[in-house]
Amino acid sequence: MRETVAAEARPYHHGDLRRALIDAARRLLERDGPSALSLRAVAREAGVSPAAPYHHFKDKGELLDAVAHEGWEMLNQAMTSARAEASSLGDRMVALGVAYVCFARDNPSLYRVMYDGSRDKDDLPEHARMQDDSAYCQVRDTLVEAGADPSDEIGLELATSAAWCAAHGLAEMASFKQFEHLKDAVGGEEAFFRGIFSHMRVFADLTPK
Amino acid sequence: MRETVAAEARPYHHGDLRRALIDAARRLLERDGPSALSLRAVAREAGVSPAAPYHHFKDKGELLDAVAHEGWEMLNQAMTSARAEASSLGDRMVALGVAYVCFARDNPSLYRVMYDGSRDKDDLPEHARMQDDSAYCQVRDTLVEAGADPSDEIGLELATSAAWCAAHGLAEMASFKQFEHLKDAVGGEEAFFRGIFSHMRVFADLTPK
DNA sequence: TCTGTTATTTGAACAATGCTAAGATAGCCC
DNA sequence: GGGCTATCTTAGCATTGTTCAAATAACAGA
Repeated sequence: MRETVAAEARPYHHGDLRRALIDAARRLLERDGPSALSLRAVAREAGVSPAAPYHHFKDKGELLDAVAHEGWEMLNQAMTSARAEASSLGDRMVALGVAYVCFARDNPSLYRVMYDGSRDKDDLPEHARMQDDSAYCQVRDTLVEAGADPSDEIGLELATSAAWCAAHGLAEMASFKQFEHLKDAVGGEEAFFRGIFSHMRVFADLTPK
Repeated sequence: MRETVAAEARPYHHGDLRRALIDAARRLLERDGPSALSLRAVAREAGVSPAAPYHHFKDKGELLDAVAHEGWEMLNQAMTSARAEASSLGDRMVALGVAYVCFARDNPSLYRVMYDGSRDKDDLPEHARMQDDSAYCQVRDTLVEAGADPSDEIGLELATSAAWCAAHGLAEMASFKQFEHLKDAVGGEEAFFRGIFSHMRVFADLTPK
C-alpha cells in the first residue's frame, strides 16, 4: 500500500482526523446549534478521546477558525453564483445582498461561528476580504461594473464597506421574531430583504451625494 | 428603622444583592470583557457565595438579561440626547446613527451582551422596540419629522428597520482592524461613520424609489 | 526483518464552570 | 417571644478546556 495520496501527508492512525473533526463540528453545529459545540462533544462525535484534537489544533479556537474558514469559502461561492446568475446588471448588487442574507439564514450557526471568532480578535480572516473571489472583492467589482469610479479607491472601499455593513446588519436582524409580520406584509422573506436594501443607496445607484 | 424605601421590597441580608450583582457584572464586563463574565466571577466580585445569585435570578441567562436591559436603557438615552442636540433637522438621522455606533464603540462588551441574549431567543426585548423612548421609536419618529409618510405604516417600519440594520451592521464592523486605514483616510472615526451612512438612502432623503 | 524514531492517540488528572439540594441564618409578622 | 419565610452558605454533581505521561502505530534505515 502507501499509494501517493497527492503528497498530502495523510496522517497515521485515523486516516485524517483533522478533516473528521471539522466535519464532526459542522455536523454538531447544524444538529444542535453553536452552544452544543464543545471540544469534547466534537471528539465524541468523531469517535476519539477528548485529548485527541490537541494534536491537530492548538486549542478550541483554532478548530472553530477552521470551521469558520469553510464557512467563508461557502459564502464566497454563494456570492459567485449569485453574481453570475443575476439577470440584469442593475440587479446584481441587490442579488449579491440577497444571496448574503440567504446564506446567513440557511446557515445560522455557521454564520455565527464565522463572526464570533473574528470578534474576539477584532480581526477578520484574510479569506473574508483579500482573496480574489471573496465576498468583499465581488461586491467591490460589482460596484465598479455598475458605474463606480475605480480610481477613487477610498470612495470605492467606503461603498463596499457600506454594502457589507448593510448586509451583515440585515443578516443578523432578519432572524428576530419581531420582523415576521413585516415579512408577511411585504409578501415574503426575500421581498423583505429587497425592501430593506431599497433603502440603501449602495444597492441602487451610485451617483455620490 | 424600616423607613418606607419606596415600597421597593428591599431584600434582607445583603441590602440589595440583585442590584449589587448587576453592578458587579457590569464592572467585570468593562474590566475583563464578556468572556470573563461567569456567574461565579460575578458572585465573587459581589462578595457572596456562588449559589447566592440563584435566589435573585433563575439562571445565568436571567442575570445577563438584566444587564442587557440596562444596556438598552443607556442606548435609548444616548439616542434621546443625540436627537435633541442634532443641529439641523436634516442632520438628525445621521446624528442618531452616529450616536448608535458610538454607543457600541464605547460599550463594546455591553453591546455584545445586549444582542447575544436576544440572538439565543430569536427575540428582541420589548425595551428595544416598543417603548416610547426606544431607539426604534426615535428613529421612526425622526423619519416622520424628516418627511416620511406616517400613514404608510409598512413603508415606515421598513425604513426604520433599514436604518437599524445599517447602524447595527456598522456597529459590529467598525471594531475590526481592517477598517483602521479607511478611518484614517477619511479623517477620523466619526467621518468614517458618516461616510458609511452617506451610502444609505434612509440617512439622507426619503423620496422612495 | 529488526530497531529506533516520531507522529498520533489515550487515560488520568486539574481547575473552572453552571446548577442543585441540604442546611444555617437573619429578618419579618403575629 | 415563636414561627415563617426569604436569604445565604457549604457541599456536591456533571461538564468543560487543557495538560501530561504513557501507550500505540506508522515509517526509515540497517
